[in-house]
Amino acid sequence: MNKIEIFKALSNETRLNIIEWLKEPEKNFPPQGEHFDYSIDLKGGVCVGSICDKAGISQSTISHYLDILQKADLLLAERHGKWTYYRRNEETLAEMAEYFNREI
Amino acid sequence: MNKIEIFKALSNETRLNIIEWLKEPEKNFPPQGEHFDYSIDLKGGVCVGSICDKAGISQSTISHYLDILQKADLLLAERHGKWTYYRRNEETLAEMAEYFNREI
DNA sequence: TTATTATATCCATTTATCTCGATATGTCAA
DNA sequence: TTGACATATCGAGATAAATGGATATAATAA
Repeated sequence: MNKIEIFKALSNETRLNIIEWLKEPEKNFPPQGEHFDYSIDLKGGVCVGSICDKAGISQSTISHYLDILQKADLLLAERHGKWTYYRRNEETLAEMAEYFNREI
Repeated sequence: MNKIEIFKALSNETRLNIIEWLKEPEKNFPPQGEHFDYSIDLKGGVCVGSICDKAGISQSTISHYLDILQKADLLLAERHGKWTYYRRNEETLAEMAEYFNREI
């Protein structure tokens, strides 16, 4: 767990929003994966387009932000067809909360 | 509590170290305030010079870092004579831990 | 195969951060 | 009042981050 990288990733309003939004994806985003006729467990993941719409920021910037969050291990990505679904990496987030409680 | 400003302030190895070091000042720094013949409660505060020595970074940079941490409400400063003593602002740190536990 | 859609990557410009040496300011001691 | 010391501020060059448009890649649909 790279704390500096994590703090940097969270040092941006939009990126922090993304993390918070993804805590309750069904509340903050439209239903996902309705294109598929077969059933897939998206595990709460949300596609890039939905995040762009919500954030109101260009697609290239959002894609870059998601990459930053993923590299910091704050998000997990899973591709299904044309879509990439991003969801929170609860493991790192829990470690981070614990670090805050313990060391900070 | 400005979360973005706080995350930015913590996004630097040395600044994060300072926050951690100041959790146990007597363990991480030499005794403070021995110059004074009268008694002052420094509340665990440490002077800039001691922090410079510990961090091995230039005085101007440390002073700037302390300013960044203070502006983010992570540190409190108190001047006594020639010296400025910095200590943690436990209130903000506790709020931040709570935010992490609740929202993140 | 081709057209279309979703996402990722590239490139460039602007803005912010890092870090230092030099200097200013504030405080005390002689 | 001067000198010495602790800290703060200034100015600058180097590096990194922010952001978007254009384009590439990947996957599907026609």
